Amino acid sequence: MVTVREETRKGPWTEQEDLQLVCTVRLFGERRWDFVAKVSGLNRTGKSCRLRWVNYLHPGLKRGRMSPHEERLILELHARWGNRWSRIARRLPGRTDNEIKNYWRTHMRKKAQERKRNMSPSSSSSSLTYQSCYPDTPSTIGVEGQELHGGSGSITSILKGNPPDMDGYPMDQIWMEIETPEVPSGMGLDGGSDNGCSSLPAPLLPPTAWDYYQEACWKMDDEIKMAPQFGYSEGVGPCF
DNA sequence: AAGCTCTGCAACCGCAAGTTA
DNA sequence: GTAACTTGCGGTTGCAGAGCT
Repeated sequence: MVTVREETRKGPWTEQEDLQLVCTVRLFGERRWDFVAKVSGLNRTGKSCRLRWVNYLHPGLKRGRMSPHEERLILELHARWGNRWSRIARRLPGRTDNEIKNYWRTHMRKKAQERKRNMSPSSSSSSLTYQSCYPDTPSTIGVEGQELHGGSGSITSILKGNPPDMDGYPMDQIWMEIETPEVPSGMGLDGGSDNGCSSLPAPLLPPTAWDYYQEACWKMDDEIKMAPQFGYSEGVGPCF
C-alpha cells in the first residue's frame, strides 16, 4: 500500500468535495463534524466541513442580495445586539451569520466612505441606525417568503459539465427539487422519514445528479461498512 | 483594450463555551 | 470535579469578478 497521508486540505472546495460532504451529512446528520470529516474521506477538518455546510451547502439557504426587509432587519438587530451575528442570523431565515457579517462589513464600509465624502458635522454624530439608512422602509419585520435566488453553487457547476439538460442547474433549484417528496429509489440514503437528525430533505439531488452522487459516495459506503462499531446502519442516519 | 480599484464572498484562525468520558 | 474533546462564534484575510478610468 502506498497510501501517502495527505495534509489537511484547505482553500476552496471542489464539487467533488461538496458532494462527498453532502452525502456524509445526509447519512450522519449535522453533528460530530470531526467524524463527518473523517468518514467522508475528505482531507478537511471538521471545522471546515461544518463551515462549508452551514454557509453554503445547507438546504434552504437564500442566496443573492439582501431584500430591503432583510437589510432593515439587520440594521435594527445590529443596533440592538451589536456583532452577535449568529443571533441576528437566527432572525433571518436562510441567511448565515457569515453572510450577514459580510453584508454588514461592506455596508459599513460604504457608509463610512459616504460620510467621509460628505463630511457634514451638522448631521447627527451618532452611529449608524437603520432609520438613517432606510428612513422609508416599512415597519413590518416579517419572515418573507422563502424566495430563492439563483446562486452560484459548486454543485451547480458540477452539473454544468454534465448532461445538457442539467446545464446551469442552480443550487437552490436543486434543493427545491430535493424538497419534493419524490424519492428516487435505490440509494437507500433517505434514512427514513423522520429520523429527525437534520433538516435535509430526502433526495439530495435531482435524479440525473444521482449518478454522480452515487459515484461520489462509493468511498463512504466502504467506510460505513468498515465502521459498524459506530452503530450506523446503511441508510439510517443516527440522531446525535 | 488594458490596467486598476472596488465589492462581495468564501474560507481560515483563534478563542470561548458546551459536552463527554 | 476535571481534563479532553467538540462545536460555535466573531474577526480577519485572500481571491475573483465587476466596474471604472
